[in-house]
Amino acid sequence: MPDDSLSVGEVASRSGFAPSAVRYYEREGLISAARSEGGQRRFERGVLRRLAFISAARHIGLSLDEVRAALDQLPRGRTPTAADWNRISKLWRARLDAEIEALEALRDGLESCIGCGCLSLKRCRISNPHDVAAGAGPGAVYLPRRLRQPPAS
Amino acid sequence: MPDDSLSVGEVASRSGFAPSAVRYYEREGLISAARSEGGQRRFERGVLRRLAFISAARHIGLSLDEVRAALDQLPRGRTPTAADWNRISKLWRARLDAEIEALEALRDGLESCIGCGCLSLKRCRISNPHDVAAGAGPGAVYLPRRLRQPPAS
DNA sequence: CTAGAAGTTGAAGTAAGCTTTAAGTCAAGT
DNA sequence: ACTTGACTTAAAGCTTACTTCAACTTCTAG
Repeated sequence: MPDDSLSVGEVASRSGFAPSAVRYYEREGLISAARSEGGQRRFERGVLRRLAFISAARHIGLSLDEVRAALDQLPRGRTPTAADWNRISKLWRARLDAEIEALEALRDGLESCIGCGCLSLKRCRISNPHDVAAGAGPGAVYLPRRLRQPPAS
Repeated sequence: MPDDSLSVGEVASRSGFAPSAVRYYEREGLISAARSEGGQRRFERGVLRRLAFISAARHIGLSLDEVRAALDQLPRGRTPTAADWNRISKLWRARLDAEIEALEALRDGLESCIGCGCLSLKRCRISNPHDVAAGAGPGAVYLPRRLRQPPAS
């Protein structure tokens, strides 16, 4: 009698996350689940929307801690509406803008580096981005590893 | 009698890397060092340029494996010229462009998501970027964790 | 010569975000 | 009832890029 609750496997295949990830998110308190008599997880359908949000946030680059904080902004008690979700995800736009700006600054700095042939420890804005950060940039321009594009060089 | 060779501490403070990082890079084969009679590292000055390159590449987001591959493109035997360094770092521009494009696609997708109030697992381009990737994007739009900006939400 | 700063090593620790493994339990179809 | 697939747990493992530790040695200034 599969009522309206979902097993971890169903949630996994519908959300696109691996079952182990779904369990991990539950352990981490990002989602919650009831239990069957036998102790197996029973998820409400709402968890799928929550997972969609998590997926989106991860794609945008939020850490799980940040995702947790964002989810905590949701209304306690009532089921979140589309407006609730949107209010939260709107904040991401500024973040993306900042990231794009940082990358563009880096690219432009690279152009000038290539032009001047430096790569000097003291002068190069790329190898030495403290100067950039100290200048007019939006915080430190230090980008972490990105998706494995086929190594360009 | 400090000839023209540098100790690990000197290299560290001049390059901006921690001494432990410099040793790590040597272990990983990104840089090399001669040894004193007593077994201490003696770096040539050229290592500073190499470290500047490594620093720049890391700032742009290359993994150490990619940096190693890039360094392997340098001429064997002779000391690399500014042109050598520039030839290699020019390739980074395409990478940065691709990353910027991916972020912009993500931002625009987010706009439409906010507009339509979806965040649906099936329809949302953000929570489900496979569709984007399958469409016209430059590879998977799946961005890793970024520099800790103060959590926007 | 000697103190003390700086260097050496291998091994273990850190962080995030999961995955894998092992050993065992539950659920469902026949 | 039985078989099979899905599920359970805690604990360990993975990856990257380093840092930290402990115990010891070397270098250099005075």
